Amino acid sequence: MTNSNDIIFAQALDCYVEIEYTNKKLSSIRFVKSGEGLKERKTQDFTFELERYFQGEKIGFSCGFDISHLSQFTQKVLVETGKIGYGKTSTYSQLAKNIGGLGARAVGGALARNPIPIVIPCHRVVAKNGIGGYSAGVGIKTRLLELEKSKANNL
DNA sequence: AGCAGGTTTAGCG
DNA sequence: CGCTAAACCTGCT
Repeated sequence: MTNSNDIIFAQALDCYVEIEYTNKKLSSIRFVKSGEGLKERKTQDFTFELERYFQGEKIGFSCGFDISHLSQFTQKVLVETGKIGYGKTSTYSQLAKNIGGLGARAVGGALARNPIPIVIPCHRVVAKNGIGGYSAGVGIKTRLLELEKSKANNL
């Protein structure tokens, strides 16, 4: 199998984003704080889509990604999360209820295991009172929400 | 079996 | 209103 990764700089987040592909399919995304030696590198189509997203364009990602190694439950949560529209937010409990009355914490756990933020908009899932948590850092989450909120208003 | 995690809700001061 | 405590559910050791 072939592995490759692209890197883009997300100005809105003030950090780099590393995108990893396995067999030309998206396998993981991770945030890298501005470090030296990082150079942007764009080889896959999806990388450009993601770049446009960070520039504030409202685009949906429907590119193929592989989460088959995750548990059934986790996949369910991720899929459900993917249904949340641009600029909208949901809560852990709401999502839990949506899937079938399970624990909100379990949902949080599933999102924490989410290998690909953004594509699976885990940042749109917040706690009932306030912002929740975020594996990659709440700061990132907040900025993503701000980005989407400003664009959604300008609809 | 036990523990921890991106929560929630109820109870108390 | 803000804080603590107990309850929910899944994944990992």
